[in-house]
Amino acid sequence: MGFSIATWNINSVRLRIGLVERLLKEWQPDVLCLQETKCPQGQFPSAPLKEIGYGHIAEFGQKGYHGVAIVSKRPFTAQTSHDFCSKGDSRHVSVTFEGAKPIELHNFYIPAGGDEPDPKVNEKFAHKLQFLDELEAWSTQKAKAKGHRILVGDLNIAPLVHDVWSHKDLLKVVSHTPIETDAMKRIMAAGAWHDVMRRHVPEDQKLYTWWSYRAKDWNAADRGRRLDHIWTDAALAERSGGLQVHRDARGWQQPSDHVPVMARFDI
DNA sequence: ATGGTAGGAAGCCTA
Repeated sequence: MGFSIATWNINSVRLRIGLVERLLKEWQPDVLCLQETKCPQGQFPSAPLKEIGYGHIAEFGQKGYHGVAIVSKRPFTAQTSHDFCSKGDSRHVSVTFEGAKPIELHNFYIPAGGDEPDPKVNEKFAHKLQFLDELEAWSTQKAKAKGHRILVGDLNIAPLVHDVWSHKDLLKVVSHTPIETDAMKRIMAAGAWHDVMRRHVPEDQKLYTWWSYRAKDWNAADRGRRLDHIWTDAALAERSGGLQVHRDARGWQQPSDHVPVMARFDI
């Protein structure tokens, strides 16, 4: 049986619900995970998505900032959220797809971390590092669990040399500093997660999911970063049959600065 | 080296 999952930082789901519909019609993923919905809990625009076959929606939003949601053709159970850093932020939501082999799905929006990569002077960067520490401990526990698991989302870190347009120029830029990329390496070393995107695109090839709004011509400059990720347990990673990064979506009318990413699995 | 754009909320914060 096929199972496809997409992830997209939508940067306001109410403003861009038309783009969400367009993506769902075009790609028909079984599941779409959204981040930065910027939509208070209870105000998620579910109706147009239910009309096109996505009848199961887990929303976890708050006013103004952050916000995550899972939009699915398939039913799920056990919606939960873990409050990393105990701030009450809407940055994680999880559901389980039941079946012969249940699949636990986690959708994350990790703090961006501000501009200054120094936790002593920038509390937003300190928050990001604490979030990563807690994610490492949580992942260590996950690694002991049996069964399939998937983690997707805007992790706001581009870990590898070719996950950014210039490794040298971005070493001091939040999202690609050694302190962050080392933290992500520790999370991966916990053993729960495998990088599905890089199973399909070799590490010596550029791979981006985000281009700044501030560029004059994002496509010509092509100064992108891979901030969005799809991770799974080892067995599911072995069964991943395809990857798509929807670069064209960055050029849609009134776009998000992130593009959708989708992986397919044979389960 | 700097400032550039975008969204939400409400007259500034975050990305």
